[in-house]
Amino acid sequence: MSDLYNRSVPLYYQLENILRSRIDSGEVQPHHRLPTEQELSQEYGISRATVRQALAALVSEGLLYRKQGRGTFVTEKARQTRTVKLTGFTEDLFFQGVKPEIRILEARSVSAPERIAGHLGIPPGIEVTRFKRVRSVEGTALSLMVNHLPPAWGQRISDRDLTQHTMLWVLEEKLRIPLGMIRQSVEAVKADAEIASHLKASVFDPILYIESVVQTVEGRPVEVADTYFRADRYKYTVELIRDRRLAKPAPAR
Amino acid sequence: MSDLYNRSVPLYYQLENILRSRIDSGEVQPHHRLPTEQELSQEYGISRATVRQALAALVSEGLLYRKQGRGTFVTEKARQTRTVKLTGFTEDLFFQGVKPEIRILEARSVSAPERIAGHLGIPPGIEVTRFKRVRSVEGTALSLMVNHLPPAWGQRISDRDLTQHTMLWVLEEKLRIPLGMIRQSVEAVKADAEIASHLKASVFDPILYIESVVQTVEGRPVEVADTYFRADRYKYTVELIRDRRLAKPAPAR
DNA sequence: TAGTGGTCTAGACCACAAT
DNA sequence: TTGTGGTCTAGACCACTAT
Repeated sequence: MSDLYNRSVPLYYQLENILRSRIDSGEVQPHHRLPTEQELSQEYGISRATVRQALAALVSEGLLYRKQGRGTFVTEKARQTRTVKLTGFTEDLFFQGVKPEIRILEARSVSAPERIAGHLGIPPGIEVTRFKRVRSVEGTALSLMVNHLPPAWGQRISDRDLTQHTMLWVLEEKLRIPLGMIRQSVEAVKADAEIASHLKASVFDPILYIESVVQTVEGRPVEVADTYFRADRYKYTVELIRDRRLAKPAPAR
Repeated sequence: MSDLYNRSVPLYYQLENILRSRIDSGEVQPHHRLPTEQELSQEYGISRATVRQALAALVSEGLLYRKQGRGTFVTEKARQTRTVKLTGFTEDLFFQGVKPEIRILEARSVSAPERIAGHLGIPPGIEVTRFKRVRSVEGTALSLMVNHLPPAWGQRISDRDLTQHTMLWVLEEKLRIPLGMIRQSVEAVKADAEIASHLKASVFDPILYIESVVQTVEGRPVEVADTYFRADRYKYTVELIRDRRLAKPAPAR
């Protein structure tokens, strides 16, 4: 019927986007059945394997679920808030319609503390580049960010980069580093004097502390980011999607 | 060469496990190249499409990365700590070799507070089942857990279930509910009197608070879990894996 | 029994990287 | 030029669900 034409974009990806927008627009409601694989295959003039590739991506995003013998359905969640995944923290805010202002407190070379060196896979004491920034929204301080990265990369980053963009944007788009996994650990801590002063909080106020280790696709550490959030103005959210894989080999329950 | 035989388990899944164990055992080191798709296809007597399905799963797990024209490689991360994904929080601890003791403080029906009702998609004031538990490790209180779920399910859960298993285990294995997405939000809060007394902490001590909304594959809310961790004894970790998808349609930068 | 998704095959051509 | 992964096709058979 309505074939996919743009051959510079993979067919499965075009279909993904079509189905995504059908879902976003509400044309297909939660719990409603999608056309079958065969129908989609015929409607768009592509093979069933290609249809399956598109559907698999949407399932792993949590937009669709499938039942063998029944069909493919839209998740209830599909129309709710869509969380952003693995983008800069700042994007979370952008998506809420606020524009954070970023002020740079420090950008210099320091000798790597043990924890940083450990994460970066370098000997302690080696020089690394450290950035300290404060992010504010509507004039109120929200978070203190401390980034450590190897000087080879750190020296190629300008102050302007870091007031205009997130560190993740700079790493990917300016330095062209293909990023892979980010490991984050989240803790509740008490504000110390430095954090309290930067965030205009009181000492001993609860602070949400996030340590992020950013890696390349190859798994090589690129950066360690320590972020301190005022607990009253930020919460960290994640969506975890279950791996619905059958056929476990040896159930060690 | 060495064919895959067990036809009750999908071929791609068997290959996944073989490759996983090759990586775990250190037989294939980080950054080393894996056999090509064609070689794997011949070695195990399966088609290239099936090989690709297995490799794709390992890539999405962060164990492998692929470069067009170069090959498939093992991630550095592959040999590091493997984080558990989307299991009960208790599993995190089990994997660290500790056995938590769980004590039930309360298991009864209450009228749903607004926040809970909102998450569960029911009118406020409706009866829901509430469980309160304290989890301790080696005699020291670690966390306070408060679970709310619709009575239809809550009443089928015994005290014994909840001292022996995680709530997620009970939902999946006992109640046989296929779980899909879990949305968690993490905050730093101050301990109030109740939390402080249960966790043997001081009022105003920092507490890591996690609100989890558990859903079925269909996206229907099943449970809201509020967990309060002593900040000095727990941190929350996640691994986010970048969607390495090219061919963005309209870059709205 | 008919219809759905789940698995699998044996090809083909392309884009990219190394030589 | 060769070899790699990326995309795509046109089938086949199976497992599960509904009727």
